[in-house]
Amino acid sequence: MVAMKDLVAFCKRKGFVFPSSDIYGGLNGFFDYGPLGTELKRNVKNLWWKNMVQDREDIVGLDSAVILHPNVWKASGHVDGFSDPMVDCKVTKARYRADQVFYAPISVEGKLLGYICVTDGEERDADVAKKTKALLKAHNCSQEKPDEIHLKPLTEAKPEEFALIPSPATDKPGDLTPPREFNLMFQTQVGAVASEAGVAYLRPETAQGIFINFKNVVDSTRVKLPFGIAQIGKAFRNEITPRNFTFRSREFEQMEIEYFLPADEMLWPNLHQKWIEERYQWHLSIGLRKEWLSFDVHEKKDLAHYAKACTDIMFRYPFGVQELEGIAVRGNFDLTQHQSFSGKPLEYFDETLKTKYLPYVIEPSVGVDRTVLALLVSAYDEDEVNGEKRVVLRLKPKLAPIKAAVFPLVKNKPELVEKARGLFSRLQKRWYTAYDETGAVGRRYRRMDEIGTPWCITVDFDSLDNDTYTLRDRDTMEQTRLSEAELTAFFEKQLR
RNA sequence: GCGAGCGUAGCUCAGAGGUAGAGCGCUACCUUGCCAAGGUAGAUGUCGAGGGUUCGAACCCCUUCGCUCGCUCCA
Repeated sequence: MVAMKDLVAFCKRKGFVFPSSDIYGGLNGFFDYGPLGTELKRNVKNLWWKNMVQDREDIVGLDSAVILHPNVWKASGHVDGFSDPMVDCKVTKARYRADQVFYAPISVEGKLLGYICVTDGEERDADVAKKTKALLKAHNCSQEKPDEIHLKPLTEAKPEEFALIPSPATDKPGDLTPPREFNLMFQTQVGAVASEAGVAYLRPETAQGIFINFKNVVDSTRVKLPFGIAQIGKAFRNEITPRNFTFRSREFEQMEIEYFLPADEMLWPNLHQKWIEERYQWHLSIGLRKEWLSFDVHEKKDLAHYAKACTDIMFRYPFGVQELEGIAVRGNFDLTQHQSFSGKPLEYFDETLKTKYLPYVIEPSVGVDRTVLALLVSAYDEDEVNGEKRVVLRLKPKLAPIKAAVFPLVKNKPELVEKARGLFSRLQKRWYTAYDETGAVGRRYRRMDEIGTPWCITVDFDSLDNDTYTLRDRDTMEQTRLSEAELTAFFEKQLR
C-alpha cells in the first residue's frame, strides 16, 4: 500500500490536492482540490447522486443552506453536546476525554478520605479496588471497610471537587487540568452590524438541513414512506487535531441520505441491513479494493443516545482502518426535537394506517473527501520498468478525471497534427479528453498512466491512409487499431 | 492543545557560519514512428515567515506558521 507521504506528494505534483492557502504557508485542516482532484471528486459525487437519487424512485434531492437558524443546532444537541471536554495530566502529559475518566469519593463511615480516579477500560474495576486499598492504607484505615463507591464521569465533577481528584496516572490530586470545553462548531454572525448580529453556525453536518425540510418535501412531492432525502454539501467542524491529509479536515463534504420509514420496531432492522449491503456494493462499484473494506458494527453500549443501531463501513487507509461511511438508525429523535423546538407539527400522515406519527430514519452518511482518498489509495500503483519506477493510477474509467488522450505520433508533421486535433475536438464534445503532442509518445503514455487516464489514442501515418487509430490501454498497455466509429462505440460501452 | 521530529527549485533530497546544488519533472527544437527513448538548448529559489546574535546566517538563538508521528477524534 502506498505510504501517505508519497500519496500526498503525488497529489500535489499532479494537481489532485493542494494544501489550502499554500502561498501563505497553508492552513491546518483545509485543502484545495486541483484540476484533476476536482474532476475525480465531481465524478464521485455525480455517481453517488445518479445511483442514490436519479436511478431510484424512492429518494429525492435537497440542497439546504450551510447556515441555518441557530435553534436548529440547539434542537439537534450540537450547541450543548457537540464538544469533547478534555483533561490533561500535567505530569505525564497524557490527555483524556473527561467522559471516559471516572472518579469517586472514598469514605469510611461517612468520613471522606479522598478521591480515586480511573480510566475507562477492561481494568477499570480492578483499578478501583487497587486505588481504594491504597487510599485506605494511606489513611491508616486498612482494616476498615469503605462506604459504597459511586463512580461518576469526570464531566460531572463540581469545580470545588476537582482540585481534590487525583490524576489517574499519578494518583496525586491537582495533577489534572480542569476539563476544557471545545465546541466543534464554527461560529459566525448574521447581520450587518456585528454588535446587533445574531450568532450563527456553519453546519457541522448536512443532515439537519434535511430534517428541517422534512415537512416541506412531504408536502411538495407526494412521497410516501419509506422514502429518502439526499443531500451533498460542505460541512464544517473545528477539529482539535486535523490529521491524515484530507481524512479529517475542518471543511469537508458529505453525501447523506435520510431514509424515512414507519416508526415500527419490526421494520428497521431489515431495512438497515439492506442499506448496509447497498452502500457496500456501491463502494465496490466505484473501485475501492474489497480486501481493504470492512464493517464495524457498533455495540449497543457505544451508541449515541438517539441511535438504535449503527454500522460503519471501514476502509484500510495507510494510517489505519478508519470510518468511511456510517449507516445509523436514528429512530425519530431528530424530528421529535425539531417538532418540539419549532413548535410546528412534523408528523407524517400514514394513509394506510390512518394515523399520524414521526417516522424513523436510517442515515447512510459518507464523506466525499474520504471516498476520494480511499479511491486514490486503492488506485495508486507503482511498477518497475527497466529499473525505473513509475506510478499508475488504476482508476475505473468512469472515475478517471480524463477519459482519453489523443496524440499525434510526432508533432512536426502538420497532417498528423491536423488529423489528431480533429479527432480530439470531436471526442472532447462527449468525454473529457486531453491532447498532447510534446516529446516522445512513450512519455506521453506514461504521463497519462500516472493520472489514471484509461485510454490513449495515437494518430500515425497509417491513420492518414485508412482512418484507423491506435487505442492503447492503460493497464494492459495493449494496442488495437480502431476506426473512429469503433472508438466511440468502445468508449460508450466502457463508460456506461 | 501537549510531547517528539521536520520545513532548501514543481517533486525527492544534499549542503551544518564564508558566491545556492543534484536527480527527476518542466519548456523549446530535432526524430516514418509506440512505452517515463536519445540528442541539443533553456527557465526556476525572498533556503517556510518574522525578529535576534555575527564582519558575514539556509546553517546558531527566539517567536510564529505549516507538515509528520503519538495522545485524542470521526463524515
